[in-house]
Amino acid sequence: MAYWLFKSEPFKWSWDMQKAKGEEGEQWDGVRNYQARNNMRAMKLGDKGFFYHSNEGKEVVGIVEVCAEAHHDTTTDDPRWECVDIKAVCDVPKPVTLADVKAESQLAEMSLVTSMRLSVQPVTEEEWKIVCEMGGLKEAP
DNA sequence: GCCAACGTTGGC
DNA sequence: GCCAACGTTGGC
Repeated sequence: MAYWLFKSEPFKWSWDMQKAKGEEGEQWDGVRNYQARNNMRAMKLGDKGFFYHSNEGKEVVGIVEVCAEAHHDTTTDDPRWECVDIKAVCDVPKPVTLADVKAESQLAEMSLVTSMRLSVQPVTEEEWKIVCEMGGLKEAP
């Protein structure tokens, strides 16, 4: 089981919109960055991820699960771009802000801090547990 | 709205 | 294959 972080500008695709999709999930399309795509290729069914709002909010607001492994991104004809499908699992009761992450010394190595602009990032198991705890989740999903 | 960081593109 | 120009992202 691996962990990830998905960034989205809430104006384009918000947590509420993701939740509205329910069990069906939605393809995480529009990624045009090789590193982010490679991360998605590495994802396995059932992997968990954080849903992060960039720009507006700048906080982790939800937990998602990979419900389809990497396949062609249907929003482009370019065969280079692939994406996974994700579905909402649960809210983060106390959204964890970027400032919170930066203030926590144990998270200094988190991609969110070190690779600010990467839109799909890997998260270590340790980071996963810490952020879940900070977010008010009793048990890390 | 500004600007720094960084990825991509294209000329050579 | 290098590197300058350019575009985009995202925090502030």
